[in-house]
Amino acid sequence: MSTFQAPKGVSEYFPPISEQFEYVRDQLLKTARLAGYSLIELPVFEDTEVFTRGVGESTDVVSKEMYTFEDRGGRSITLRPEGTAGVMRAVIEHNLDRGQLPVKLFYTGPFFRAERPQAGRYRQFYQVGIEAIGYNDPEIDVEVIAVADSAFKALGLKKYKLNITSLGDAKSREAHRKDLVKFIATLKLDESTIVRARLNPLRLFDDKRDEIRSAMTKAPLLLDYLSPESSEQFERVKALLTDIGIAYEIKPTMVRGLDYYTGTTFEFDHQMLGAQSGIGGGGRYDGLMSSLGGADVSGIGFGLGVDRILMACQAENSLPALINQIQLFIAPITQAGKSYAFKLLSELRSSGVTCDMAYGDRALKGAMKAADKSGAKYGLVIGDDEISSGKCELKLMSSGEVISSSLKLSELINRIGNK
RNA sequence: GUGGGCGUAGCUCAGCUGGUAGAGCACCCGGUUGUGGUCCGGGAUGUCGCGGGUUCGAGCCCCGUCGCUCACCCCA
Repeated sequence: MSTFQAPKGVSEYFPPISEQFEYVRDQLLKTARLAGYSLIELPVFEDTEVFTRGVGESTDVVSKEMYTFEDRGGRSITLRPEGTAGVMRAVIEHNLDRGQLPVKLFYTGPFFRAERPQAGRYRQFYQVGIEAIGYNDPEIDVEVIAVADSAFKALGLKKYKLNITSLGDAKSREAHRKDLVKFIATLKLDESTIVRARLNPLRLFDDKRDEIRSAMTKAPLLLDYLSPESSEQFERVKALLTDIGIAYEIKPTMVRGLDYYTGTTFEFDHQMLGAQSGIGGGGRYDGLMSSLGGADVSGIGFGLGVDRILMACQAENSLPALINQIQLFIAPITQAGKSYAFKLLSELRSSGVTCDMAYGDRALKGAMKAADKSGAKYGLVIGDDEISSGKCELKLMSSGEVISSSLKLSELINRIGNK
């Protein structure tokens, strides 16, 4: 008999790690809500053109990493490889940018890229992202960065770094690109690198080979080509970051994989991760809306990798030991005890107490063992004695101490409900 | 798409120069007619990834294949 395996390269979470995953994702969402962002829930697939036009044909993501297929109506559909293009599609479609600006949205869910998997890189992975649409304002740039940074801090992360740069406006980039292409033409490069450079000359700044790295140290930097407006914007962003105590490093050679980025651009890197160390990144995308057929409205946002952030938390051992702890676990004896316990659980749960019991026909020892394994705070035995007296012994599982030796069952909810 | 490493019990792995499988953890039962974690005793579990070849004999050697993994590339 053959069995099944999950498709290649997907991340799956089940207990106990799924508890950590949920905790990490919720922490990220909470931080976004704290800054006034609201949920936008979107499909995981879109018209392929949303991405080819939004993200850019020349990017690796679009040219070779998309899950694209034809649906039954002959439409070309693509599983979303990133979040921003879809959000912009929805903003345009539903005229969300017609009201008061900025529009501040957050999203979460799975994303898909058909890459070769490796540590921290999956074909289905999870992101939490936010988008602030409507103004090109340094304060908003910094707010977005700060949301990511405080989410990381809330998760107890320490060993990460923020890299920022500015890609300037279209004029700045054009002038720089011209000179950069000229410079690259003077280098001796192999075929595939030349192809890469033609698609996006900035890519060479990210090459890991020593000879190319050292050659590129003499290359012209985009930061030196910023227009006065772009330059001023970037200066204010840096000043504001300093004001609110966020450390950063300027990385003039930073390259992002999506074509829509303009102006302020940033990445968070974790030091204990491995080759795929980026835990989040984003930037301004001032031409994206109009290129998707919307108004000429600017925006900025980020995408955070939930899978990688979870790995970072594990590496730093920063997560609480007990997540979603069960309050009470009941070990029943005899069928009567079992029935009684079952009914009691129903009442406790109605009052918001997280609780569980031992099922099956286990001996008391086995039932207590189950209580232990559940990680519950309190343990309780229910048998004939408890039923006839209406009283029980409430036990603190961590120490074994009996908290109350004859607690009325009717008072159980009051006793542990708010503790 | 290109490289490297690895596939043995649920998990982590051992298995010598080829002689038809083992440990630890986890799980279940008992020692304690109704109180877990420690300790002691007992128990179940494997087509040794799959297919072929060499051999009297293959977990081990050879070929193929599938899968996993790490890295390049790229990125969350």
